[in-house]
Amino acid sequence: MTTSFPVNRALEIIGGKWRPQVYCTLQDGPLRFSDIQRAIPDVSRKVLTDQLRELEQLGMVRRVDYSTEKHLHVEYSLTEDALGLQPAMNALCSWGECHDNK
Amino acid sequence: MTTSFPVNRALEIIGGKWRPQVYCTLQDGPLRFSDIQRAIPDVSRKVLTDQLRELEQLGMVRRVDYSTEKHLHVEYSLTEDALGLQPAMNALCSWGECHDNK
DNA sequence: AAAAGTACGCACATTGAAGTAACTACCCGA
DNA sequence: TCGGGTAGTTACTTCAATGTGCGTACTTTT
Repeated sequence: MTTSFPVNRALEIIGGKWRPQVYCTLQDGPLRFSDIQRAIPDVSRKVLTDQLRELEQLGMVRRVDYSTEKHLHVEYSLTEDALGLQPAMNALCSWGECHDNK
Repeated sequence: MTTSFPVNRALEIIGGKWRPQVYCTLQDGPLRFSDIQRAIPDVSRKVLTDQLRELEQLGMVRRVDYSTEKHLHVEYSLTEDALGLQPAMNALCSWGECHDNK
């Protein structure tokens, strides 16, 4: 269905309104759901969970549940596959920084 | 409105369903409208013109009209700003190629 | 004379991503 | 017991992106 442009596979991951932020936020290491929310204040819980689930499905995000009987505790991190996108992300970022004007 | 993630500026350009294809198609040099259509068969005329207009507004695409009294002739090409995205695009492409599986 | 190519514009319909608001269920500290 | 923290789910709505189908105007080819 999607044409054979390989770039589309990458844009499935970092495309969309919130995924780049989610990606950047998780680049620094595993975080809890509420930490991600604090880092991206404008995203709603529902949309954030949706995005995390989809990224998990795509094999880009790992969800680990450390909950005990006492406490809820879930951590999200990027997979190795996802970390492979870092050079591309950095290239996009530096382009964006160079085009700060306007 | 959009947060200060510089990556978002780049994704404004190459985000969306058709923009990466348009970008890749124009990377090889200026093309006519109908050439772009042939390169991206599934895009409708309307959507393609919309995308080209928007990319022009964003300063990423240059539209040059070579029409004479006799012939319609319009060519589209990437601007220098847009060509600055090539390293990022290549990084995205090579990631996509490595993740061919599935 | 008719078909097909070039490059669109316009009105409308559809779809999917995102947003809103409420609810669950458990725990902790004051 | 009241407010706040953890991590969600469910139902519904909205809106921007995309798609469909038509018309325009002018050309060359058959």
